[in-house]
Amino acid sequence: MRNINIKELAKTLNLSTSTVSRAFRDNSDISKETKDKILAAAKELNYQPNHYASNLREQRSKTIAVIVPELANNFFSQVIHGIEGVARARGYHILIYSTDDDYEKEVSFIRHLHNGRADGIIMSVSGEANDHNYLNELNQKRLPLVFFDRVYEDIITPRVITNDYESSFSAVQHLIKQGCKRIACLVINKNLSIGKTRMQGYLDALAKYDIPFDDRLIVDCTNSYKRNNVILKDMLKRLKPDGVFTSVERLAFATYYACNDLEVAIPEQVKVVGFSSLQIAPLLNPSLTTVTQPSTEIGVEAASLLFKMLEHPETVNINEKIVLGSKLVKRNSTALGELKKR
Amino acid sequence: MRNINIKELAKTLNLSTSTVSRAFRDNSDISKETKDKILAAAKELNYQPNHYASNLREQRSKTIAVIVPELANNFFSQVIHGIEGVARARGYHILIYSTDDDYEKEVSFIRHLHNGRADGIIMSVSGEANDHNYLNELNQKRLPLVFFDRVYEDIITPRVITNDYESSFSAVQHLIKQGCKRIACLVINKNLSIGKTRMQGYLDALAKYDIPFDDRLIVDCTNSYKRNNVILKDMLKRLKPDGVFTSVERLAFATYYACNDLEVAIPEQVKVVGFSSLQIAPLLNPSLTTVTQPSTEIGVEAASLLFKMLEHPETVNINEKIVLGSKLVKRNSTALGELKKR
DNA sequence: TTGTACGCGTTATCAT
DNA sequence: ATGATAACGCGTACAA
Repeated sequence: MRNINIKELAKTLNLSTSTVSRAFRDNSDISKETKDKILAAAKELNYQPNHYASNLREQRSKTIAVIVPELANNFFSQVIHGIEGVARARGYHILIYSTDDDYEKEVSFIRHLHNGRADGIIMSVSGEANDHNYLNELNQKRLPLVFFDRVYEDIITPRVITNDYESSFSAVQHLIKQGCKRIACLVINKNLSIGKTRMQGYLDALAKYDIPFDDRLIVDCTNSYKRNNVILKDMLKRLKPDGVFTSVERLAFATYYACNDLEVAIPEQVKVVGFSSLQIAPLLNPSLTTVTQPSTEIGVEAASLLFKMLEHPETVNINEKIVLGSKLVKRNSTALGELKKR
Repeated sequence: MRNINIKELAKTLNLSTSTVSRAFRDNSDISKETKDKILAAAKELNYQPNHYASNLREQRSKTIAVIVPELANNFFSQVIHGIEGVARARGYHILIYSTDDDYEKEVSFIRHLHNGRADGIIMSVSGEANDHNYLNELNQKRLPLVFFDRVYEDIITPRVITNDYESSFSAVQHLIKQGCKRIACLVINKNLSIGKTRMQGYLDALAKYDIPFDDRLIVDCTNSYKRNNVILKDMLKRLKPDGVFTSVERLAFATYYACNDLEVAIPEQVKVVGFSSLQIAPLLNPSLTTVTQPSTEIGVEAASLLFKMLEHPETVNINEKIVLGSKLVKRNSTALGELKKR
């Protein structure tokens, strides 16, 4: 049941625990000979230094926590993949937390991470928060934190985001150039910065082309597939948009389903463009025009930034903001007139 | 920088550390009055028992490790989501490891988890392993392990799988009933049990309908999109199958891309069915006929099984095998003749 | 009901 | 180069 510990290993070898311990640390004074002997015996007996004892002693866990709004989502799993690569290379472990966009959970996770379990946190915030000042407490205690993608504007900590404003602007501009005049903008949460930024790009693109703004065309959606389906079908019937811009992937899918239900043809009757990390967007019917974020790279950057904070805190500007570029990939969901053959 | 510890909190309250400690444990003798006082002060001062000290003391980590072949994959992220829910409810934390189908990494992860970092492991194995006897050592040391989906047949430990044989059988049978006579079977690794089982279903379905077996139609694919594209295009040209059965999701997508490249029409010229957890399979062009595994439920079952092993080891049969049912969902990629309108 | 004291397994300091 | 020992922060047996 119990693993062997350093004492037993030391006794077996007729050495002191300190010597054995040294064999596992890189910088210590120890003869190559004894070190080899110790490591061999350790392997033989399957000894590994107990992680909790080491951490207690060293006051750090070599573990980082990643908090995301949802797990079963291409974007977030790709980001996590990026984080994983960087962390693994440094021998760090990753704890995963999913908030399901629940603010209570977010607060609770953060609070509980302050017991030494993690050395730092990478987080994309939940959508519901109103008062996120609890994060400032966290900052005082200096548990390093990096935001990515969905951030709280009023919390000062490094962040990795994409050029959302420019991306939405050019996505909507693309719709306009394809002839759309009544463009709906679907968001999940108008109050979250990411919703606001993407919405602003939409508004400014309309303005630039002198397209009158109809605030009913800004549609606040939910995380429930069912409710979105009702909301969108209603919107499509009542407002008859000829273009739809979705600020998150899920809403593009919801739009497809709603259009199918109503037998509205994409792109002939409605053109659709959406933020999406779906790798098989070309295989959709019709293939989906996307704003594609560099998701894995976001993870890599966020993790690198966090490790910089952990290893050389003095070199990190607490206001650091890394902005990566998304790509607008034009496909058939925004094609002109007749449906082009793929 | 440092958090407050139990000693300081005790001093602040003019109490002993044991009394403070007791306030955080449920079963100990302590007056409600002092307990409340302590908890209030703890909240005030933001005290939390140090996780590593507790774990060192109690010899358990309240943490489970989840090892998967890849993260950016619908199936696995949905399973993790299922695990997460169960673990969270019990106050457990989750460490995530992605092997990228690399056997070395798998062994290394497992080995390193034996230092107390985790109380148990849930794993879907990598595809490359030949000698996985290293897991038996693990079993001797009794770190509880649950397999899901991709398992090693020769390692005795509880597992959660789906009825793969029946599913592939009926998927292939479906192709046959739709008129296919030359059905390709795409697998990633013939040696991995999951590949074998799914292949067996394929073979037996052919046999049942007296369809001659051509072993060139069993195609061993890779994890590289590019190489698969070459392999599949070559196969489509040379062998001219009229049906394709893919044992993993990625190969269904690869088949779509290859057919697009060659302008082979699905389903008119080739019908496609594949294992897939993609929630938007209906939106593909054409919509994809899938064998859909109950991914979240797999996670829930696997986690529940692991917790049973942790909490009541004596009640668990080490040979336990939970088999969940997948669903064959027929869509247009296997439709008859003319392409049906959706 | 509360306090004292020890040990969980390590690593760092100091001595040899 | 190696060994003895204290300390990391907590939980519990035992004493009061």
